[in-house]
Amino acid sequence: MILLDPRDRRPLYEQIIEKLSELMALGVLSRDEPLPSVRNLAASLSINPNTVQRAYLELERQGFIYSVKGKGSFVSDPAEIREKKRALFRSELENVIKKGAALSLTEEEMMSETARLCRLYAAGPPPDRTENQAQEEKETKEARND
Amino acid sequence: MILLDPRDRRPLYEQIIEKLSELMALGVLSRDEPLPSVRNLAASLSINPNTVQRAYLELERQGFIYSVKGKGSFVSDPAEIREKKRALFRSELENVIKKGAALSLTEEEMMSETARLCRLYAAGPPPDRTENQAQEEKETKEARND
DNA sequence: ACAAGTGTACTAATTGAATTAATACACTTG
DNA sequence: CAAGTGTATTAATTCAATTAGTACACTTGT
Repeated sequence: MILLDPRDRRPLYEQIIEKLSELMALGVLSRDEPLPSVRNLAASLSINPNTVQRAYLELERQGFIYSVKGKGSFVSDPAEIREKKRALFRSELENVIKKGAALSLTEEEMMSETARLCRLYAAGPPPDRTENQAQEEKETKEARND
Repeated sequence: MILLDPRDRRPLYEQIIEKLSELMALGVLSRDEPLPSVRNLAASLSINPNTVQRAYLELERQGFIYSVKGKGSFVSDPAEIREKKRALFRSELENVIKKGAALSLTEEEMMSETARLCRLYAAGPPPDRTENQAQEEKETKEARND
C-alpha cells in the first residue's frame, strides 16, 4: 500500500502520516473506506505495530481518520477534515495576533499587513464566484500544514 | 546580577535570555550599557562560559544586544529591538496566511477572522497620535517571542 | 464459547538531537 | 604584553523523542 524511505531522516510515523494523507487527498482512499489494520500495515512495512498506531493516533487527532475498537480505522468525512484544518488555522492565527498585540501593534497595522499577505497568497474574490474562472494560485509551494 | 532556578526545567541559556530580557525591558539595563562579560557572568552563576555565550548569541540574533570582540556586549537601541520583533511577527503572520491560503480560505474570510481577533486583543485607535501621549501598553505580559 | 481479527494502553530500550563543558584562538586596551 | 574581552571548534553529557515488546479490550462470525 505505501512504502517508507530509509534515506528519509524523518521518523517512521511521520512518513506514514504523510503517505496516507496523500492517498486521502488524492481520493485513492475515500470516505469511510477502511485503512489497513495496525498489525497488517506494520507487517507489510516490517516495523512495530505501535509505530503505525502512533501514526493513526495522530491522523485521528487531526481529524483525517477515525478508529473503532475491534473494527478498524476509517477515512473521515472530507468536510470534517476541512473543518479541523480550519480550526487549527484559526488557533494559529490567534496566537500570532496575540503576539502582535503584545508588541503594541494596532488593529489597523495588523489588518493592513494581513491584507497585503492575503493579496499575495489567498484566492482573489471570495464567495462571489459565479464560475471558478481560472484561479491561478501561482504560489501554492510548500503547503505543509500540521 | 541574575539568578538561575535549578527547579526550572528549561535549559540554562534560556533562563539567562529570559532574565536579561526582563532587565532590559524594565530599563535596569539601558541602551549601550555593557552587560556582564561572558566569563564574569559564567563565574557568578558557576556555569561554563559557553553557556552564557550561547545566551548572548541568541540575544544578539534577536537584536536585543550587540557584541564587540575584545570589548564586550552591550544593550541595543530599543527601537531596533522593536523593529526586530515586528519583523518576526510579520514573518509568522505570513506563514499563517500561507497556510490559510492553502486551505482555500478566501481573503475575505481571513480578513474577517483577523479583525475579530484584533478587536479581542489589539489596542484600539491606531496611528492618529499627534503626540505620543501616554502609551499605556496595559498588556505587555508575556512578550516571549522566540 | 471461542478463535481470529481489530484498536489501545503501558512499559522499556534505543536513538539522536539539544545542551553543556573543555580548550584554544582572536581582538582591545592601557 | 598582560589582562581583559568575544569567538570558534570539539567533545562529553543529558534528556526527550522514537521505536519496540507485551499485554489488554473490543467485534464479529462460527
